[in-house]
Amino acid sequence: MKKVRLEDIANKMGVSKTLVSMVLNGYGDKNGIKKETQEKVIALTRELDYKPNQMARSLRLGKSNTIGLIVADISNAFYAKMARNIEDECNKYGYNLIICSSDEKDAKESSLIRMLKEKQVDGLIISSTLVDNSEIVVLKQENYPFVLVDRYFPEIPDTNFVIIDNYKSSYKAVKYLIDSGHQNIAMLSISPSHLTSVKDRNKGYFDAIKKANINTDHYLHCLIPFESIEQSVEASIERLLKYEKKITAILAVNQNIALAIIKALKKFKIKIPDEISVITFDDLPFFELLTPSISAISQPLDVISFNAVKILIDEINSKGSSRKKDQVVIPSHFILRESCKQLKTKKT
Amino acid sequence: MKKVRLEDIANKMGVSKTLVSMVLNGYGDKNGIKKETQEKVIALTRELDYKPNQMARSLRLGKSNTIGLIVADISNAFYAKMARNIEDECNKYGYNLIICSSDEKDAKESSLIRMLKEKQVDGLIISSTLVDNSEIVVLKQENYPFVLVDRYFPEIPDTNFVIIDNYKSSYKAVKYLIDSGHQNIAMLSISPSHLTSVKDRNKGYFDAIKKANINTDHYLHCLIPFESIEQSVEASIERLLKYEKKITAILAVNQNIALAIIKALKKFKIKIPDEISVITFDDLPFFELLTPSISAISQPLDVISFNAVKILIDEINSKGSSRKKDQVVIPSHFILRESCKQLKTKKT
DNA sequence: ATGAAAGCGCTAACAG
DNA sequence: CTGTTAGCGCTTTCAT
Repeated sequence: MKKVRLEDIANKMGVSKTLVSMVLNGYGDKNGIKKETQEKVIALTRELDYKPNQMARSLRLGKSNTIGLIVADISNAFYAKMARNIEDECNKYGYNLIICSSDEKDAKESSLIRMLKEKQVDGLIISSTLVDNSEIVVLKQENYPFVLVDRYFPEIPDTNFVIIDNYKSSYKAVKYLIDSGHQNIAMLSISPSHLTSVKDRNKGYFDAIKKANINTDHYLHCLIPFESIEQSVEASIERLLKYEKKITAILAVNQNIALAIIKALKKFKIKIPDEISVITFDDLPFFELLTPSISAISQPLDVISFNAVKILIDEINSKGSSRKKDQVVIPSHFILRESCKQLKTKKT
Repeated sequence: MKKVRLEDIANKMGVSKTLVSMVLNGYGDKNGIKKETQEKVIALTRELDYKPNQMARSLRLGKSNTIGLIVADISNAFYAKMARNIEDECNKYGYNLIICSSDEKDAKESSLIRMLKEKQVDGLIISSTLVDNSEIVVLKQENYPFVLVDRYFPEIPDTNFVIIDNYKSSYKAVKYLIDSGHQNIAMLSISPSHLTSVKDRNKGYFDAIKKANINTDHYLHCLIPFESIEQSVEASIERLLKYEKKITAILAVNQNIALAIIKALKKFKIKIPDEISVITFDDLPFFELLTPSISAISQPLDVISFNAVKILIDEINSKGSSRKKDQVVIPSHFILRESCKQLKTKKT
């Protein structure tokens, strides 16, 4: 069964490709093509099950109606959920999505950006892991439509991004713990931590404990290498348990760290929240199912996705006319669950 | 900054596009082009940061080096993990991946298949939800490269598929419960259940309890509508708790059902495994973290993905020469955890 | 009311 | 050793 082309339809009807193309693209009336002819074209199209070659179409139009999404790892629940939301948003605008995982690797991300450009995607949504931001700078110079999500580059002005307020979210969570009477609060963060999301979360933590005049020992702030989360978290927890003062609360910088923390505490038979309270960034459906359920700082992924796609499409449509960039900061949502213990009545 | 094309390189060097094309595709030596010229081409290519337009290339070659993946929902942990594995496998062969979610909807899946064909993907990996399999039949007739994963169509002979042995996995899990002394074992399955994976799992359950001559009351086999898992599972659990005999074990047909079961049991304050033992299809990292941890029938997603991609690429490469189809059934892995209670010593 | 022809950027047969 | 030319399937200007 051969692929049917525009030309096949035209030949079979004894008309030109032009006519068929016009009709199929809805320009039939505009060009004054007889209703009758139009109907015949449509009918034949159905009959032969004609499928336009979008590749040829895109080449001609200089537009692929495809956008590229780069995240650290699509199998990560956070990004999977985000990707799904972005997929749906894109579809609404008639765009398709190519999703790629960078594994938090600079080189891989760069080559993905390159690959996606070669595939002629109309725009890019990137949760960038880049230390070396030159790739992004180039995108900007080329006026290539893109929007950053989750993480951004403060040193590159005038770029679109959509993020949550990491600093404030972190600060507020720690503040909550302090108000609950916790004095020795640890944070398990991630390394390398050039990512703005991580840096801002760290800063929120430090500022909150400094402001409250409680223990600010850097011993309490652990950096977990990205490549060995499970083992490193376990080691850190072990270290924290030996600390001179009793640590009563931990903030996890993301869900992967949280998972490892829960696992380690289970292993060391430390009870949450009786001995240690836990709060994590990113909410997962199952944090609610754990016993005890885990308090979380939830990112409204639907809102993030909605904005990211909207901005990108806008950028694509105004290509050339150097549009004013959008920088959206979305508030997160603190969900208090059973994993937080009140050491004293919360002050009002 | 204009996009640089093959022609720009050629003009700037005073040679033809052909020559440049040959060199860049590694046919320089074959066509006896001077080393010197070749080097100059490469150098200029770098200098101008030339990025080949893959769209044009694909159109010309009739090959996009892209494959399409259709799953029910990419935000579902099972499919997210699978997609990631498939992505990696594809990359190894130099292919890119377009991932789409069908939401278990016939119409959406059909239109996704159509869309991906229009985009000229070289092949398709589908976890199909179709009741009406005609779309697949057409693919087969057209000799379009595709492989089914997770679910297949027994009524369509000679198609590639990669699945786990659902029947045996289900049978064995239930058998384990029976051997542990359970007499009233419920199963929460999903509806509509035309999917082979679900049908086979159901059959394994029924055959196991029939064979053991224990309670085979169909009341114990609940069908949960796909659209309202959480509420329906809760209702089913409530119903099961009122059953004349005491139900001591539940098999969940997939992870979503399992999550809902755990949530419902938590709500009704039923202790796992003291009052009810639980086993689920599909393993999630966090099943291990729950207290108690949940026994699971784990699908080796890496093996599934590896096979699916390998077969598909093979199919693509032997296009035309109607290749013998692969039908791979992979054994699953039963992981016993704390959620299963021994009511009596297991017989040997 | 409809068609001819050019061209999007690339590759490959064929010519020199 | 290198260039000319045709063409992948589509859209669009310009004719008629």
